[in-house]
Amino acid sequence: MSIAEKPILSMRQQICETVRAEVFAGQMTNDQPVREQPLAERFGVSRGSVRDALLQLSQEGVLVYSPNRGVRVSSPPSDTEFRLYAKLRKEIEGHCLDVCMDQLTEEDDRNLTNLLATLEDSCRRGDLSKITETDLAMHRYWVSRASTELESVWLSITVRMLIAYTLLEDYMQCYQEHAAIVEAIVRRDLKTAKRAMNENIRYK
Amino acid sequence: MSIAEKPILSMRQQICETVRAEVFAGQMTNDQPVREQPLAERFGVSRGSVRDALLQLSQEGVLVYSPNRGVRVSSPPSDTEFRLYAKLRKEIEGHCLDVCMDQLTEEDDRNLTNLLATLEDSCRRGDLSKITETDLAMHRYWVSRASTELESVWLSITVRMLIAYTLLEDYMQCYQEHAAIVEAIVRRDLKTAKRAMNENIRYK
DNA sequence: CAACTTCGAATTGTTAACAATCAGACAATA
DNA sequence: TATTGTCTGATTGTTAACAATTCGAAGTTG
Repeated sequence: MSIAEKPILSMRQQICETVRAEVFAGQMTNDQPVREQPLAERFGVSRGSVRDALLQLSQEGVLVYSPNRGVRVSSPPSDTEFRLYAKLRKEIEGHCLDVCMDQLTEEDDRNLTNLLATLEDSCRRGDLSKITETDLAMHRYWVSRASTELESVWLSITVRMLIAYTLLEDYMQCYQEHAAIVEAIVRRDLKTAKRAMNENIRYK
Repeated sequence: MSIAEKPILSMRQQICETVRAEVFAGQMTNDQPVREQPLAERFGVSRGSVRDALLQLSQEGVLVYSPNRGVRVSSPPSDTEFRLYAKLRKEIEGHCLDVCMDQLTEEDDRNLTNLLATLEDSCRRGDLSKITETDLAMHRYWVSRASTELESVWLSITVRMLIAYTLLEDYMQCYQEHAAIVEAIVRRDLKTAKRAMNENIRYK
């Protein structure tokens, strides 16, 4: 994404992105409360903005909220729920590929290729939190290109799956799978792209 | 639900429920902004609580939020998105019936039967906003019994479908369909309940 | 007359102080 | 000992004032 069109994220969005990434990086253990005051000091803002962000992350499913008791990191879903989420994700992402495939530009191709390069690097280094972040960003890319409405639904499903992201057995396989998706997208080969995407979103 | 266990809704939840119902009742036209101050005065609270509620409704998909410009009622989804939402809803509600069928109590049966009676009355009177409200409450019932996590995902999908709820062709058919679902549930007949539910969640 | 600039009212964004609530420690009691 | 009640510090919930931003209505200029 070029600098000129980089959107200026609101304070709330910044906090959301940061905290969400840290949850996926495992830097926040579940069942341990996430306090407002420390986060406010860290970001140099007041509790109000932090509250907004934590509320949004609760709606997303990254955190769970208890009245008068604050928020904590969500627990992983059960196996049956995980499988349901995987199924829903496949249908949403398949729909999004249908919609956006024809309207992708060469810049989109470049952005996806760059994300793929970042993913490859992260996989080689074995940087799990960066892998998760980039994986999320790639899938999010074609979803957001199709529909911002769907993006919100998709995110709330996907974050619940990622809470369960403990360990990959094979980093390079993760890269290979995404390479196959991106390659098919760049060729505008819808059928192959969808098949590759379906294989990547696996049951546990 | 007995009085003893009726949960005391937080201010935010109260505002959410009320505004959401009014959006579905068509009392708020889309593309017209929803202002914070009037709502705050109406509920007798400060803007902060209203902000929280509007933010939550934006996450849900009932409202759309623009930075520095407030929120407005969402626009109906496209036909293809509507069909996708319907598909996702069927899978979620089917899963929820699977999960909760065995653990429903006689009190649940009574609650569902009461909701059905309310729906019948609303359909006879042709009170569209009440029909929508009760319809939502019934489906929500078995979803919430299965999983509060899924309830949140389900709601964000379902509200987007209901934004498109303009007119039913036949009120009593709506009642009949729900009667079939509840009857099967009370008999703990999973297969019939799921089939009836699938028929009720129709494409446009 | 069309395009641009400036200004101000309306609205949202942010903050800090205050109120309400909760969890845990500790003491009193049967 | 197990239970209950009470206190206290920590945390969230709410509020009202202030800051920043938007948008439209004027006015200005070519």
